[in-house]
Amino acid sequence: MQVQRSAKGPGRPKDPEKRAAILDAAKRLFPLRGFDGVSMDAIATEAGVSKLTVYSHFSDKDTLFAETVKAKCEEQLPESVFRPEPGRGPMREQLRAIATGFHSLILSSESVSFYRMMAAQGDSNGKLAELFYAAGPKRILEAFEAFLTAANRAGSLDVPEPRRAAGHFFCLIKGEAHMRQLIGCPLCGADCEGPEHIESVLELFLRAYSPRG
Amino acid sequence: MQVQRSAKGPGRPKDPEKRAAILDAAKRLFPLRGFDGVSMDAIATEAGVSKLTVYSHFSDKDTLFAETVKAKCEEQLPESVFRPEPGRGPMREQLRAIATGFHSLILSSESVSFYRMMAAQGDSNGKLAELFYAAGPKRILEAFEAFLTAANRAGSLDVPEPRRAAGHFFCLIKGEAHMRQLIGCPLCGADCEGPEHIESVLELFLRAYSPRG
DNA sequence: GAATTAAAATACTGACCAGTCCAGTATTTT
DNA sequence: AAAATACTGGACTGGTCAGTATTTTAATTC
Repeated sequence: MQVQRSAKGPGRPKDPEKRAAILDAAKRLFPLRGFDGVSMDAIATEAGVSKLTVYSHFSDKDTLFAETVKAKCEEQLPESVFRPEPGRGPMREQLRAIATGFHSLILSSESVSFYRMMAAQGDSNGKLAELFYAAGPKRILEAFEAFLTAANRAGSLDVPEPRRAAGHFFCLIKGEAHMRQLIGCPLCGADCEGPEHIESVLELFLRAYSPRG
Repeated sequence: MQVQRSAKGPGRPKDPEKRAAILDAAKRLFPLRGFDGVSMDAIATEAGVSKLTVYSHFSDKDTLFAETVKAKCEEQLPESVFRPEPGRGPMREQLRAIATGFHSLILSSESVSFYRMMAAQGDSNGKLAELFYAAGPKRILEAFEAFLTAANRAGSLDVPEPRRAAGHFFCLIKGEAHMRQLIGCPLCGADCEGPEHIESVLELFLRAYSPRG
């Protein structure tokens, strides 16, 4: 139980680069094959490190998995997906920019793999799931909620419940495509997804939330 | 390779009840713990059958899994979720009935477990995923599309693209809750889900697709 | 009754894996 | 220099699991 070794003390200090390499390997492998699909040996090999070193940095597999999820969550979202600045250009343009950004983010193979991994773990880790939700979806939602609130105040939209409307918007953008990717069902082509989908969502959203006049 | 033994022939015939018992056990266990989380021994025990009997009915684990998914898909949807009969009562009422039915269906623990299992298998089984999609979501979507088309013709709604609108509707009803359940993130309570959510979706949907007058 | 096949019970094979142990080497502090 | 710790490589333990083999018993057809 070396509680805190990083500070000081006799003997050779743990190499933080090794830790990073292990975490990197785990971040690569876990989403790819899931918790059960990745052995500690595989992670050690991928990290270019002996298995015992893995165990010296992370007490067991569950801990490593939890740390991996945490790390992934922390590095998530460069914060720059969009900024709540209503007033720049017409509302439809702004919403389109947000929508396309979110759409490509959520359908990226990296994101899909991660969601898949979390789903596979399922109910066994409520804490981790909450952490992920707070670091990912929740942050985006809150940012967009702020955007909607501002737009509402500016009179460019009529959104009585911004939080709810934000949820609706992102659910619409995700559409069927996200779930299909999750379960490995090939998309039906450009028909049900892509630009037309986004345009359709924008139309729906604006019809519902444009100021009545 | 007993291609077709059911017909006739010497020897003791396979007991179809055993097969059913095995399939039942698999239908219970696979969604609960996922493909990797269930051993063939566990299925045999749950079915009250020896492991070899399992192998005599299903050549290997993948086959059993595939048959399980198929069976689950076939018994899905009592077809009675809703009927496309616009004209009975106000549109909002009809939509509410459809929405609440779908909402409780999609958030049932059984449905969530099944989705989770499919997601966990991920990309390894495109065929199965397609099967599931065709048997589940697609059927509901098409039924609702028919409903919308009829409503559109009757003038009670203005829906230029019924298929797309149907997709939007169900995505909205699913909302964030479904994904949260999938990854095991506890819901935030009656706030973000439940009746208010449905009412909000109805409001949004009707605002967008009510005939402009 | 004889041949044939299903099913049970049990044991086995081969592989994989989490986690540990060990012997030797490298690196750091005292 | 000595003590302490990290790291490596490999071997090992204890366990699980998919799939196979054997033997025995039961059901069904000819």
